[in-house]
Amino acid sequence: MMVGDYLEQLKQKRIRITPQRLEILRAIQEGTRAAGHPLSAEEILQRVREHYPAVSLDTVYRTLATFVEQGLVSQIQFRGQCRRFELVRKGKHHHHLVCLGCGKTRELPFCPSEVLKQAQLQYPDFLIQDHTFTIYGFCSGCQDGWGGGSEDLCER
Amino acid sequence: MMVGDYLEQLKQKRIRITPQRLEILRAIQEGTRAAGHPLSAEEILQRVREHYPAVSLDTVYRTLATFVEQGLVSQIQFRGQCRRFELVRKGKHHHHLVCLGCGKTRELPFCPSEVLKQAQLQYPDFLIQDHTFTIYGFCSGCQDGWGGGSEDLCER
DNA sequence: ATCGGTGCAAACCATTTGCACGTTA
DNA sequence: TAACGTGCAAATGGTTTGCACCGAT
Repeated sequence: MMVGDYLEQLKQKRIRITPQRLEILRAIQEGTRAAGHPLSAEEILQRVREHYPAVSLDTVYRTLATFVEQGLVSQIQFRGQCRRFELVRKGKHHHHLVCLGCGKTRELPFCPSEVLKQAQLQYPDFLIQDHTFTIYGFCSGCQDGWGGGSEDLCER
Repeated sequence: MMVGDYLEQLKQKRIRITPQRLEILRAIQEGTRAAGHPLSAEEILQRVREHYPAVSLDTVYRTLATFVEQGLVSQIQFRGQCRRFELVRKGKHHHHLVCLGCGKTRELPFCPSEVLKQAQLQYPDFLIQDHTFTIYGFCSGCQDGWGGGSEDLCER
């Protein structure tokens, strides 16, 4: 689960390795942990710039697009917020529980597989590719009278 | 399930009734049927203008915001696309199956309630408010070599 | 050396907002 | 007539793109 693993994948997929891309991988990895939720492009940029100030937001977006395409990174969009990105860990497909107060997320390791089966039964001709499932609510810190303080999720 | 029902709700909720709002309700109702998927603000505008050309997109957005707030309309955002809106039918909570080819949707009348229960067990302190569930894939018409032809979902 | 990646600046597009005027209750 | 809703125009904000240069392979 280190950047090295992803580096390997890049090599295998003939994606050029640049310092920017390495920093972006690192930023997502470390940042996701620190922030408690998948990161926005802007958040990733901040973290990248701590080590490599000259990187531009365009590069972050372009790199993320590449990584998503290649399956290294997954993107999600909670409600009206901006997109957020996290590293794909092989075999660790998961969903999210999102706090509407502070924006932190928790991972749900289980899938609505029953419902997927039912859907397939009801629409047998439909070729299922993918699905999303997200639960919204308030974490313990955000339940009492605006206690949690809502952090701006697509920063500013 | 006529516009009249929603009109009643508007009255009860002390929301002013204007010709624009009536047209917007009608547009969503008729348009959703015709299009086969929830409508974008722009699509709603087109339909409203067929009967009432002077309406502006701002009004559509503002009205939708009000309707969503009041629970007459629900909004969803499939993947990166723009928001889409549909009328709320009381007691008819549902999810969607979205075709990645043509953008048409089908309703899934069942909920991933098992997973909701599991989530509550795993995070007992989390106050669940809401959830989303969406399945993506290809409908029968869109499975063979790009047969379906992808309609642009947030028009242009 | 070649092809792809990058920074910059400008474009894009869905959505929101300030303001003055018109309408509903 | 007092809110409230509306149209217009301009702003916003996340994201994308064209172009010329630069760096990885």
